[in-house]
Amino acid sequence: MMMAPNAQRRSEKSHQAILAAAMDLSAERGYGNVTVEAIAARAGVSKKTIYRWWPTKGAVILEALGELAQTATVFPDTGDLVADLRTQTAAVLDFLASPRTGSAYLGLIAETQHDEALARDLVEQLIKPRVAVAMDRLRSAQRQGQLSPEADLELIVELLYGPIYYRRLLHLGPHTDDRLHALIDHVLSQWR
Amino acid sequence: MMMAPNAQRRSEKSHQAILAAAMDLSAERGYGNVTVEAIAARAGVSKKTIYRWWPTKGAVILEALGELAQTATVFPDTGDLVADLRTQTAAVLDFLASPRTGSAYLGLIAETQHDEALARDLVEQLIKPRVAVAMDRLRSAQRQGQLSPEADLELIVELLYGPIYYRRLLHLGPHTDDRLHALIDHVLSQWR
Amino acid sequence: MMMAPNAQRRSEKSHQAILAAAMDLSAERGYGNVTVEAIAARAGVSKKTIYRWWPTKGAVILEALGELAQTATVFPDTGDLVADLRTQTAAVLDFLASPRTGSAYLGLIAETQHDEALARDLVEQLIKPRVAVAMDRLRSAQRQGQLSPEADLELIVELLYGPIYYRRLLHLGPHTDDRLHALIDHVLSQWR
Amino acid sequence: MMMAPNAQRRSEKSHQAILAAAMDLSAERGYGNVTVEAIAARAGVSKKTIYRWWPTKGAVILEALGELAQTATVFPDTGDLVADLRTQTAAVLDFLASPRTGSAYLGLIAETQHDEALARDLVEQLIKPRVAVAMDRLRSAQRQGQLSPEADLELIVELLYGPIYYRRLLHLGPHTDDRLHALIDHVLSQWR
DNA sequence: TCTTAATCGAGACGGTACGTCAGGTCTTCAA
DNA sequence: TTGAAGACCTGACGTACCGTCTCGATTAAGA
Repeated sequence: MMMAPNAQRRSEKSHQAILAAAMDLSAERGYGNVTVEAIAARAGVSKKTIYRWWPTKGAVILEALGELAQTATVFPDTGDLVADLRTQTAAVLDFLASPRTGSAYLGLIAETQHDEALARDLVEQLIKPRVAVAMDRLRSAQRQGQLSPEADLELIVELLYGPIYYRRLLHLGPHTDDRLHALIDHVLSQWR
Repeated sequence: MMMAPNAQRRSEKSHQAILAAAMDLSAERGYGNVTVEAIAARAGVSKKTIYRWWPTKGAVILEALGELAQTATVFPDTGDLVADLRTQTAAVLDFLASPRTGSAYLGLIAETQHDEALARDLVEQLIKPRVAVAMDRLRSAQRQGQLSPEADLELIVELLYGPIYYRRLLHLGPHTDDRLHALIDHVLSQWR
Repeated sequence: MMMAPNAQRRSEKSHQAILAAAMDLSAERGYGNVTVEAIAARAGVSKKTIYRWWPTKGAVILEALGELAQTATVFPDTGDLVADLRTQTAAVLDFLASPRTGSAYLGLIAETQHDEALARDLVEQLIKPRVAVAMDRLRSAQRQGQLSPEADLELIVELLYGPIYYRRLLHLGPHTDDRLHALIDHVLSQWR
Repeated sequence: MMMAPNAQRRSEKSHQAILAAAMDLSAERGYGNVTVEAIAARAGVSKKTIYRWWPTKGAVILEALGELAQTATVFPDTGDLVADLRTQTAAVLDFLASPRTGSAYLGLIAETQHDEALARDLVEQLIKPRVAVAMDRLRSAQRQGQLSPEADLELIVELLYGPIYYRRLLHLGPHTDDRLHALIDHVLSQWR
């Protein structure tokens, strides 16, 4: 069996240092004020090493966020749909509100507005997997009879997450727990 | 009574040329690739003249968008709430999808994620007035009995516009008319 | 009469600061270790300002050297050709040996070996004028009968300066006064 | 008695490929635009292999030139000093004018202006041996009575080669045969 | 003939400097 | 007093090479 003839492999130490530096800087000064130059300096790495593995600073942040998002926004399945939705939307809210992840994530979304390649990667790597998980949970609820078989699952997802992003992006302040519960109740009302 | 005889006041010609150039460039290359330098060149104006009247390129775009948004997203009041919501949300969708306004608007929102002053201006000048108009229309529908007095108007606004922004920002494609109608129906269902 | 409509003019202060910084750095670390970046930093000037007015660091050094060379290697005319040649060749020797000018000049000549444009400028601005002055002095000596009318003036110039450059470039050590005088005597011997 | 285990394992194939690549690239793009990176790529060799055997690219070129110079500028001894000088100086002229060797040699001399170690090697390996050969030939001419015993041989060497280098370095064009003959005649005139 | 250690290709790495671009400030001159 | 022109300092961009450094893979002794 053929192996790549190989040579020196990617330095895992540098790799992690870069992701950490990117998130740190993003938390400190906000995504828009992060530069590749600063990430390199903070990570003790040369700019070339960053450009060797990522095309733009956005791609670095995307990878760093990917790791964090996975653990930060797991979708529980306790059997109680409403409770699980409350847990999960609250986690999303925290993720968006946290100075560490929120600024980076929003900045990243901003960047995708004028970087098609980054947009594609964001959707494929971050958005779609998470939407799929949510759809799975809703489908499971349908099977358990907590949700009508006619429920428009896609619409439910939009109705749940749309308002959360909306308030955050337009600087309207995050939902309180009460508002979040009201939101969930209303969205599910028709199909419970 | 004497007026100061001298004093060329602000040149309205330059003012308009700058706003037009800003929107043109934004349409052509996307908000993120627009520079004050390019706006100045396109408008036949010196950079100084731009910086004299606006603090950042975002502020220029904000003013330019303000004019367009006002005319592009009027909220009709025909007496039929559902029809009016369909008209208006479709207009918002168009505004967000149009290459001329959508890219500029999204880019602007992006910029506000790391520019507090701009965020404030965006909210005060663009968002709040439009939200207020929507609330007014809903209140009027309440008075006419098309909407229950217990309806949570703020929640309705979030549920209507949140998903529209959400799909646009996360590159999930715009709503079709059908989906839009389904969205409106679902949002109003409880309180009709 | 039309003047250029103009705008802010070139800053003479920056201009001189750049030339001085270039010569200082060249003296300190040798031509080859001078960078545009360092010149800019030393002169308290942006790189852009250097690139606005000169194409390469070589061009900066050339201009700086031009000023110095003019005053450092004047060709006297006391009426005594041999005495004048001794004075002038000694001055050239000093110019080539001085840490301030020699390193820069030699480095510049080096650079012209792979920069045609710079080579042209060097020849036109530095070499030819100085050769012309030497030829003038020799012609004047011919008129005064100190040199035969058949003397090959061009050859004399080559024979005088060639060896001086040769020893310097090939690191063979500078001429002593005695060797310099022997050189001059031999070169003139045939046509005195 | 122990011998150093050493084991001469240097790859002669790589060695020659590097020297050839260095000269080729120097001919193609000029010494100053040659990089170790490019030599390695052209020679199909890793950079490490070059740095293992030479300290700088100048050292590579020096070795490559050394081989060529030896064969290209032999000093004949036909018994006729003037004829031999004409032959040899013409060969030197060709060596300096050839795109293959001239650019590399001049670039190398240039480099020695800010690399002392390289300067030492250049003088020891290239210059001095060749000067010694010339001195030998002149001494032989003295013994045969073609040159006065008082002749200043060192001065003669400087006077012959100085002008050739001088014209080449300062981009004044090479000597024609006539000028070269005139140069030789004049240099020898006093001591024939 | 089989180790075994130097050398090889490949190329990642931390760096320095490159030459360019845009930002935002400042100066000059014309209207 | 504005405005157009554009020079200026700043700082980041993305690239090219530098010289150092691991990696297996190759190879030519000497045991």
